[in-house]
Amino acid sequence: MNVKLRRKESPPEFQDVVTWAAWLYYIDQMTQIDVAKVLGVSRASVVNYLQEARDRGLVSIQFDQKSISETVISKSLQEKYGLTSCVVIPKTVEEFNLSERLGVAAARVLLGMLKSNDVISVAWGKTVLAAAQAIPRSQLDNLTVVQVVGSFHSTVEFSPEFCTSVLANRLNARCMNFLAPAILSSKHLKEELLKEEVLVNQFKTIKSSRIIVFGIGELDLQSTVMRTGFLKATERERYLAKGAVGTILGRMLNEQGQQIYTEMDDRMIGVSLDEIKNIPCRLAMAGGSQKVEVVRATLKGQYPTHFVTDYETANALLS
Amino acid sequence: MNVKLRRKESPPEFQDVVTWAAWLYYIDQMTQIDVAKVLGVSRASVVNYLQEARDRGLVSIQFDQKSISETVISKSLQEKYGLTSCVVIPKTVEEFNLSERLGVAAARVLLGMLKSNDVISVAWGKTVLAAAQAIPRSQLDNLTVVQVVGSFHSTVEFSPEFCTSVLANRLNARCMNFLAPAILSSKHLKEELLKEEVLVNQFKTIKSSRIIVFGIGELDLQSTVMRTGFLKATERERYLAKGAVGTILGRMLNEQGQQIYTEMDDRMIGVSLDEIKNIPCRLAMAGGSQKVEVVRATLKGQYPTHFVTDYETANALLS
DNA sequence: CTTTTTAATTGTCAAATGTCAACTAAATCT
DNA sequence: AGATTTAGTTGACATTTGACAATTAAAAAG
Repeated sequence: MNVKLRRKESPPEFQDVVTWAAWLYYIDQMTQIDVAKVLGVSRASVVNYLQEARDRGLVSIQFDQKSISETVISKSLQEKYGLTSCVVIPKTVEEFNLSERLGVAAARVLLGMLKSNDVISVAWGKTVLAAAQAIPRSQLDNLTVVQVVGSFHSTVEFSPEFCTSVLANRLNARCMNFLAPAILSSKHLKEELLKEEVLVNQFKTIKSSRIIVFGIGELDLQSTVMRTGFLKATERERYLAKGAVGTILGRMLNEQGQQIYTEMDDRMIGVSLDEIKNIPCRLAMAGGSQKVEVVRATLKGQYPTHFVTDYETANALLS
Repeated sequence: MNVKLRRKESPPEFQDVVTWAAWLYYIDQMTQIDVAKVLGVSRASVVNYLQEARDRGLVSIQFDQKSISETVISKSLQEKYGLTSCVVIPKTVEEFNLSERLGVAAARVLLGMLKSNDVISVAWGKTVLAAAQAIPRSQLDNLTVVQVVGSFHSTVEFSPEFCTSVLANRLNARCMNFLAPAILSSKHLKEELLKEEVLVNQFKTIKSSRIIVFGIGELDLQSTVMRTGFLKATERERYLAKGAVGTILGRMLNEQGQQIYTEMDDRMIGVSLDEIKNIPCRLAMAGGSQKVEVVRATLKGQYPTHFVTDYETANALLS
């Protein structure tokens, strides 16, 4: 009787089987039936092995960056807003989880621009988290991921710390979390805190980063900034009264993409929008009809150099 | 009535459709049916678009180099013969065209070690040609491919010139063909020819290359060297008498992997086996029961630093 | 303007694939 | 040692996919 060995007993041999299954299937283009025959297991097991191979990143699909950023609509956006690169993902049948899809696309763009020794500033948001989670494990070394917006308590599943940590983890990067709340109770306290060495360092690192990654938020009552409690209703009114149409990196901007200040900004720890323009590669991602206005403002403000959106938003931006 | 545009009329839009189909299918993991719905075409067309996307290299499958060169058997071979890297492709049901399979594997190994500005020396053979043909188009620049074994007339579909040209073409590399026959009628003529500047240059380039790619040939009557007429029956006898077990780079070697000389070597234009050892990366590929002896000799002679073979040959080499 | 040629698209069907619940055997517990 | 848990494997079924011949429409020729 052929006694099957269990995985735990035979890690190296099992690795081999998974590797071979993947090779025979993906490289030699054999059918799963033939692979099963060769390896002497059932076809269903081959399915499992292949799944494992994909999960472990043994095989992965490469998508040509050039093609996806050279569709007619991408090029139109690039031209209209002076972007270095723009990826427009195609529309789907239903809402098919837009954030996640944008995240996947952004992850690929990010991976394409990463180099060893890079310092990457990361903001937060649903799409930013999706991007972080979609980053394939890579073998670049000496990467640093820096949290660019201060922390705050929230009930939602994503927070600045979490976005940063997930990305750092997936990239095998050093992780510099922001050791301070985003918003304080007084201008005085903020100024005191800013003198702390950890924060001085944090800002130094942020300013030295080669890449910054951020989402774009609207100011609707159901928007992320409102639901997370980052922005209070009264603060929101105050910004709206001054013409704010949305937010990036915790800062507010008007239709023209200029930063708008209220008293709240005096108590907020973080970079100003002008400061990030010194970072060479600025990757923004956003989509959805409710964001069109603020996305347009963001692009007008020339904050991103690289931009990821979906077909429908792109169309709205062009009309 | 929705009038369909034909491809020729709409190159950019058509490109977009192919790109989108590929993105929706491979990245968003939608089914072909859903992709068809979104794009408003039949599913059969989606199949065609995806085919085109693969052909154009828009999507490609990445296989983790590390995993495939870290199977138990690969590591055994690496250790036994002091190889830098060794890829052992799994066995299949039937003969499934071993040369082609080895070629595909070797192409991946080669691609993994290529860098911009590289100079690559290329020998010839069925497997070498298969490797050349399996190289995916890449965006490295300033590559040079040099033919390392002289030319000769043959009826088979592969020749040194052809192997070199195909590889150069696929890599978008400069191609330096060998402007002389491999074997001349007299030692005198060979020596005269060697003084020609084109040949001096050729050898200079070969010696400066960072990578050399070659197959390993046996000396059976049905072997490549015999069938192509590279080696005549009488010459073969002469080499066999001196203990030759096979050939690499047009030169003969004995069981210990030492080069064997006959009068024919005096008339042959080409590098000696000692000379290639100065090339840092030496990629050999071979498999099949009839080659075990000469492969063992080649490995003993430490000619390759990187080696690609199949499971059954690997097993024979280890026993 | 009609016919012919050429190229892309589509419908159909067999083959390949993913899913999942049932099953088996090793590991752990009692 | 026997019972229980856990992890991997398998068979059966529904869905998805690839192949190819038939079809359609544009382009070229007459």
